[in-house]
Amino acid sequence: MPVERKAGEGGGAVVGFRPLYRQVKERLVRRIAAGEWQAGRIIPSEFQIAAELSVSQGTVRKALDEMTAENLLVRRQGVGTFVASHDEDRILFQFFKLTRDDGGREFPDSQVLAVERARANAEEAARLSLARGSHVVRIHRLRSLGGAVAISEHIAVPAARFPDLERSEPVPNNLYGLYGGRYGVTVARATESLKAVPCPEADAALMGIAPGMPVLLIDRLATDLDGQEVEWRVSLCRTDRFHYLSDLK
Amino acid sequence: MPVERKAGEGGGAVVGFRPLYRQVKERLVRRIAAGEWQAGRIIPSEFQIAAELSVSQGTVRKALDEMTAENLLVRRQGVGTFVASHDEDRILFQFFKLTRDDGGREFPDSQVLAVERARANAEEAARLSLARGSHVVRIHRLRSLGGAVAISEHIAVPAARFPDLERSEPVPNNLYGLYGGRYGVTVARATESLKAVPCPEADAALMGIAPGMPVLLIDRLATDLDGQEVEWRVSLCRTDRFHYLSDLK
DNA sequence: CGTCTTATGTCTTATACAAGACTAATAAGC
DNA sequence: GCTTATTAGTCTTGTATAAGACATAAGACG
Repeated sequence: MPVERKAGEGGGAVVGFRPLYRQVKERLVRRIAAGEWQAGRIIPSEFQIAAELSVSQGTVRKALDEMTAENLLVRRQGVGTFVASHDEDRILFQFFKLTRDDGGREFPDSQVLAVERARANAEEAARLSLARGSHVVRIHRLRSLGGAVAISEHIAVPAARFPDLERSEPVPNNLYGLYGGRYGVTVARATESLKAVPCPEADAALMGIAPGMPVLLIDRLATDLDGQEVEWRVSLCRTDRFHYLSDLK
Repeated sequence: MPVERKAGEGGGAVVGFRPLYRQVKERLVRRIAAGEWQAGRIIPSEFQIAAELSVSQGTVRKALDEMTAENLLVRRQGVGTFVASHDEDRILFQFFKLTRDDGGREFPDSQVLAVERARANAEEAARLSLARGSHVVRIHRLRSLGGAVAISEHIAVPAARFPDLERSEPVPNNLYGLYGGRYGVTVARATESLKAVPCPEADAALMGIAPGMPVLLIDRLATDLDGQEVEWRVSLCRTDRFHYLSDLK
């Protein structure tokens, strides 16, 4: 592997230097981002990658270690290393924090109310870093937990990255799985901002609660491997029988 | 180091086996938990620990790697490895998730309203795993962000682990720093459960908002290195100008 | 159909060397 | 003689590599 070397020892600042294993990691991440290695598929063995890049297996392993820690890869001893896929179990653990008060964790059901393609409004364009006049696909759906409607959710994604998403019938329950499987878009991170607000009338009617009742507003911005914004999602959640679980460690 | 060996190869399940570096890690964690290594202090070098336990430096390093990833240690190349202390910066990053809407992150001021020692009620005893009749110390305080009161907070800790806490004057702003520095209790993890609720009259008056206004209720249970419950904290937060930030990755 | 062998992964441990940081001795300048 | 800058030494963590142990699955074989 063509290694980035440090600047001459004479005194130059070594600004561009990164350890070898990070250079390896970056190249491997790029392969996933480019779709060369697809979600759920196995990747070459540590020795194969090491030989290809002319580094030792231990160096590759350290790169894979970090990627595994970031939930990008899944390893199975004796079998191989796989690109993590957004299956329901992973979503439930990593991205879905609303839980029944009795503690049972489950993947919510979805009932899609509307799907449309339209020009992004100012707020959508700002949050998704879109140019003026770009299109988005909007999805509005209700989500149920343990049989009861718990969430009213508005989603916006850039239409350019998800062609014909508005015509996909039916819209699957697990959206991130669709993003990865059909469009090769990997949701790597998300930032959620939470507030307590009075429930608007429209959503209250849909969720079967009194208007003005306090609900949890979750504003989520999801980004892909390159840090590009991929999805903006605003969820209104009942918290009379549910709660948002956050582990600090 | 007396290594745990695997069961005979004849076919027994290798239930008790753990890798060497995890055995090392566990021993080192125990030293911190026992107060042998105190918060903020430097620990012996990797080679010293390796020699003492009769393992290689790389094995010690792997144990320290994991402990660093868990925010238990802080490393400084060329200097040494230190036991992480609960200074304000770390708290802000790890345990304090409420942020001003304009994005500025800061450590909140505190105004203590009441401190008392009393027998634990049923709920406190349950949450803190205390025996019937045990005592707790209760603290009620207001916390301000950017000059405005943002949080009304009720805290309960086992009196047995924090003797004379109710007589400590004044109660410091950074409680976890006090737990570690004066009582040798390290808060390692915390679980927060969030709900949107109408603000009770008493707290509304204290925070200067209308009663019944939606506020964020944060129910936090903090545990030490051994998983023992250390503190139960219920915070009511205004979210009209603040929000709870949660990074999913 | 069950058991053993073998091939091929990842996992663990060990070792060597590089890079950063502090200390103290040393030399230059006033 | 005192101060200050430099430099060598040494101790620390960081990086890279190699070799053997362990886990798994598939095929050979009875």
